[in-house]
Amino acid sequence: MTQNTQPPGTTGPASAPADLPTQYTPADVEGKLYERWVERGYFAAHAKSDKEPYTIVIPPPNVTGSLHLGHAFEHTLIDALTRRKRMQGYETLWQPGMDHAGIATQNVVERELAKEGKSRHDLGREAFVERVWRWKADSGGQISGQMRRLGDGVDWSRERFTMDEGLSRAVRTIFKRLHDDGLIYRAERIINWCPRCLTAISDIEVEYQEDDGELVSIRYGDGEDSLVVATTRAETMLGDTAVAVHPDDPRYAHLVGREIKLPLTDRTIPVVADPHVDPEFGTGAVKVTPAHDPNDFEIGRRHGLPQLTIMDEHAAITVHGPFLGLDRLEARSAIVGALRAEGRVVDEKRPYRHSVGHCSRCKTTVEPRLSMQWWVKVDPLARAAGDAVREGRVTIHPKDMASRYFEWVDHMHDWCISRQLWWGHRIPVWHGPDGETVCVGPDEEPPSGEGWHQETDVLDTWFSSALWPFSTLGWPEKTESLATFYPNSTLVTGYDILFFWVVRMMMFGTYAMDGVPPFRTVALHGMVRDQFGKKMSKSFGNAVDPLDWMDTYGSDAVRFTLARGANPGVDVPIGEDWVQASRNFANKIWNATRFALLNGATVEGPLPSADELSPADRWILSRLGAVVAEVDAYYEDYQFAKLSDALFHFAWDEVFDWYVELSKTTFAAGGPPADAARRVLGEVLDTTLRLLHPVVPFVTDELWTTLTGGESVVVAAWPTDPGFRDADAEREIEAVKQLVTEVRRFRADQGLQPGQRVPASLDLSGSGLAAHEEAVRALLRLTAPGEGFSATATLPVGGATVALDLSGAIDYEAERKRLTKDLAAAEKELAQTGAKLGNDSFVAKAPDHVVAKIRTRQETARADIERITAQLARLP
RNA sequence: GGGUGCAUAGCUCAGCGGUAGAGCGCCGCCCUUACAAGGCGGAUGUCGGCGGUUCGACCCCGUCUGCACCCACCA
Repeated sequence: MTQNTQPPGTTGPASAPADLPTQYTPADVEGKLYERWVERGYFAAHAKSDKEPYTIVIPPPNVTGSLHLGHAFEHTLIDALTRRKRMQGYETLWQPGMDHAGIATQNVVERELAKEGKSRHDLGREAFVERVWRWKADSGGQISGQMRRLGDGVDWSRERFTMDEGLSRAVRTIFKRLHDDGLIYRAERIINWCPRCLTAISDIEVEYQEDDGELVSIRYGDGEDSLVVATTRAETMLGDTAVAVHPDDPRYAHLVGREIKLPLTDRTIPVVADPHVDPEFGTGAVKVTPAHDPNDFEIGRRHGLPQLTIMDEHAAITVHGPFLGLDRLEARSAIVGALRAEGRVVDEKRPYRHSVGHCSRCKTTVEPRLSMQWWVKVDPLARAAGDAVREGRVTIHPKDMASRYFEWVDHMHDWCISRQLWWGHRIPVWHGPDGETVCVGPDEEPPSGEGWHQETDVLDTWFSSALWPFSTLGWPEKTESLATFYPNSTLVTGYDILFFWVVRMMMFGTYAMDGVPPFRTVALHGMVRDQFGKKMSKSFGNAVDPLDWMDTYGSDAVRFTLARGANPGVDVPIGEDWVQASRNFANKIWNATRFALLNGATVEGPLPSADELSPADRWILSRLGAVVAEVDAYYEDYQFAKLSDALFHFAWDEVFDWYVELSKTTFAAGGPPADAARRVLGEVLDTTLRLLHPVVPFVTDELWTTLTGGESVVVAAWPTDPGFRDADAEREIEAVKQLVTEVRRFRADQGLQPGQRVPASLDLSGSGLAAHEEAVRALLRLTAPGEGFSATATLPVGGATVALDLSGAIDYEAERKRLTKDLAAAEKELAQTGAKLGNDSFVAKAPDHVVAKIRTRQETARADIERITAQLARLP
């Protein structure tokens, strides 16, 4: 299922090596490349293709405002996944679009209006909505601009908006179906009301927060017929229609069934017995306000109590009298004052911390309010959504997030979907003159005539988002796109909207699409945080505009940093220093490729056969294959941090630091080995660039086209592991690395400058590294032992001996210290291993390879001690 | 009140039943002709506390402490 590699260009590398400057400047290539990708149609997804489809939909950003680092993060992950699949030969759709974001957007535009001193009511519904559309045109453009900068490989021809005609039709269609199936109903209940947004909001749009409140104790009734209730919301007492006590509470048994006087009013209210009351809490007596508290509402229902609404939509008191028109907070203190004046405040203002709900959009304290709203009956939908995961038809990554999913899906309350807003999908129900309602399907004519009007409420914004995986593909029409790209392959989104969005997509997708859930896999990512792990927020001042960093360091650097921090489901800290490090990495790749080009690295022709390859060639090819396999495995497990890190270290530590350095000697010598190395270097870079491309798309494309002459790495084949491994070569090069590192350490300890040439004789015969003498000399800056050479230091390393003429440069004191330290370490090692091996139960029970390993260590320690002792003895 | 997760190098985080790792930061030397956005070398941890299992625990179990987050109609 993979495409062929781009045929190598007939004209060779597109530009001469000398064309590459010594520093990578992202701005020079990013914009140019993105436009090229789009023009060439690389990101277009074709429904008629016979390739296997791979689909990811964008979690649609709100049209309000601009993308933040969290979006950049999410997009990086999605883009990496889709770019890889595209390279693997899948028909890949990365579906773009935006969400109308009901309340959020309406609020933003209302704020704009407020600056002009107007409210939406000054404009009227139609003009206001018109205004939002105009505003959306600007804001949406900004978001697509940011996505282009990020390099998002989306199919722009398929861009959708949740209020598009097509998607609105999808909304009306499913509404009608749910309605006719009895899964949408209208009911009067206590809902969460935002007195600032002037709309109902759903349970999950309420953010609970511990607030410092005050608990006031008030005496209700008089004399014998009195009791004390405690409340944090004294103002609601005007709406009390009962006092409740526990049925088994002896303190109040005599009062149950009696009427007592409600202070500040001329009403009396009954005392009722209800098991909901906790006799241990407060006084054991609760005031009951059915119209303003969800618990009280339930108590009221059980006892047939009247529901007395005492506040309007702004949460101001509507009861005639001294408190009329007061805001709920003003009313609270006014009423406590009045009660105090009557001597009814028994124990006042005990500080009390309790959790209070706030509107997630504007942070206003939510007011529970009795009102008529539209609801989705969630039971059957949620069960199906849960089963899809339980039965393994949908997999959640990381897997421990699944428990959160079930927790939610298995305990879901009916979903309040109506909003008293203007911006959104208007509910397709018409009210008749006699209070009758008709749900109107998308192809039906609404009833006309005297007294008929459409419902004024709009739908919760998540109602349309829940359809996103299929509405964007043309549903309810039976489009080819729908047939090809549904279900989506993967959903990539933050764990924070698991309930808002994922669950609802699961419910509606499974319902609308004949039981087929909307995606196969859900990959949940964490939230972006600052470099100290703190949540990013505008008010805290640590929020970062991704564009700033992209301007300074390039999009690749931002993307690589984000990918490198992406451990599944875990929050991602990101700091500017880290972006800098990624920028350095991009630059390093740039320069390594530049080196390769300057030295004639090539991708043309087949790889030389194994016997034509040097050990270094075989080593790096062996490692390359292993890395391809490793990266693939990490991708399958959404381990972006791991795969990025693996590539980073392979490229830098192995290819750049060692293979490139070793190849310098080979190139200098020339001949067939140099030709082989040129081909291998080309191969390694070609593959590495392709492996890196999904995460770091720009610099890799620029370099890959230059190196290979291919059309674009975007449409190049994803590397496959050729399965070439050479353990001998890996061991051999490891030995070279060890030798070089040890001698380098010695040199550094002697205070020799890194570049200082030192005459030396090498005896590599015992180490099997004789073939590497030239390379070792080059890496260690050793010159041939000339006239008057006299070894002043001799280092046995492995089976090799390096004799150096340091004449004068050596610091014997430092050397003595170093050797003494090494000796102590070796002696400690010997003691430790001796203790282990002397432990019979250890030797008996530990696996053989472990025992063998420790034996080896013991022998090494003995040899070290002998060697070091000898060296110490030789020192003057 | 339930639930989940986390405590590892100065910071942010990987890791794993067999003598601790990365990036950044830090120290020293170096503009060694791909790269100073670089090279080479180096230092650094009672792996949160206490118990237990095991030949062996950073890893498993229990417990304590601290910190996050999610859910919940306690006035």
